[in-house]
Amino acid sequence: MKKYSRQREMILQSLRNRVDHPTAETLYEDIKAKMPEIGIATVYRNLSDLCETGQIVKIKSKNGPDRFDGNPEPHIHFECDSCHEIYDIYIHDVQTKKMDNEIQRLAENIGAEAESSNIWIYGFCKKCKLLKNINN
Amino acid sequence: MKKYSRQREMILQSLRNRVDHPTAETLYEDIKAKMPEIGIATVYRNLSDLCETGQIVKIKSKNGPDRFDGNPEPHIHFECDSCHEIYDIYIHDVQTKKMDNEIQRLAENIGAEAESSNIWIYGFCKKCKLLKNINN
DNA sequence: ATAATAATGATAATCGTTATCAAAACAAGG
DNA sequence: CCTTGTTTTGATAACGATTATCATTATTAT
Repeated sequence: MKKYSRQREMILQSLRNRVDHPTAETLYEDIKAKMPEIGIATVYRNLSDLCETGQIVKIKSKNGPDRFDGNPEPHIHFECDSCHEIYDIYIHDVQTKKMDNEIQRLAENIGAEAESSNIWIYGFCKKCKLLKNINN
Repeated sequence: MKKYSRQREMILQSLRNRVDHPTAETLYEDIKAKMPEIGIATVYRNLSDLCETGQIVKIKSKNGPDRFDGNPEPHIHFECDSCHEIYDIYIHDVQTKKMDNEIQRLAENIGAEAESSNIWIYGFCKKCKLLKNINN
């Protein structure tokens, strides 16, 4: 039976209080400021647990260590090809429903049943797009 | 200047001759049958090179080691939540164009410029869907 | 408070991948 | 088809990220 732990709560809150998508290591360094006795294994262990219960989401970046997202609501991730920053893109309920139908139809192409989906967009973020235009 | 190598050619062909999405290790074991002297480092090195030149694609599965796809043409990946097999879903040019427009519009929501995208669908594949229905 | 059990933190172990480097393979010119 | 310069190879060490181990500590139910 699952027990409460100060550490798990702290990890969840720390992740929820951020808008970015930190690695386990970043989160660990962050939390150590308030809870110096915490161990890196505890961070990894709880991040896994929180993923399994659907409270957070693990995201696999193109390269480098895994990142974590404190927002389990479905949304789209954008990764900048230049600075590698990850941004969230939110879509309206109507658009989400339309998208889900499309996804379901695609899965049916191979006789499968879609349960969830994951969309990544790559390109140049606002900042890097501007920089690119200035330098050319 | 890039030089030809028997090994790189073999790796590319071995990957292209498969319909699945093997790991570097699987591909290595496979190739060793025909080319016993090949080393695992050569496989990793050439898979990276082939990705950089766009001849193949590296795909990051939800868990486990990276997988490789010998088909660089844009298509959608489906991963079964039950057996974890990965399937390809191909879409028509018309649909692709429509999708690209949608992707571009989404990127614009955060002032970004989309260059490429990557769609994953999760759920139950044809086989596992049938099994599930039989057992219930 | 007690007892049962789950979670922790330190750290060893593992896994996937990359770096190193001497030897072998390739490409171009004579 | 030798020679020379350059790239690639294969063996293996090194690395970074993550997971396993396990004695100790925290949490929960009674």
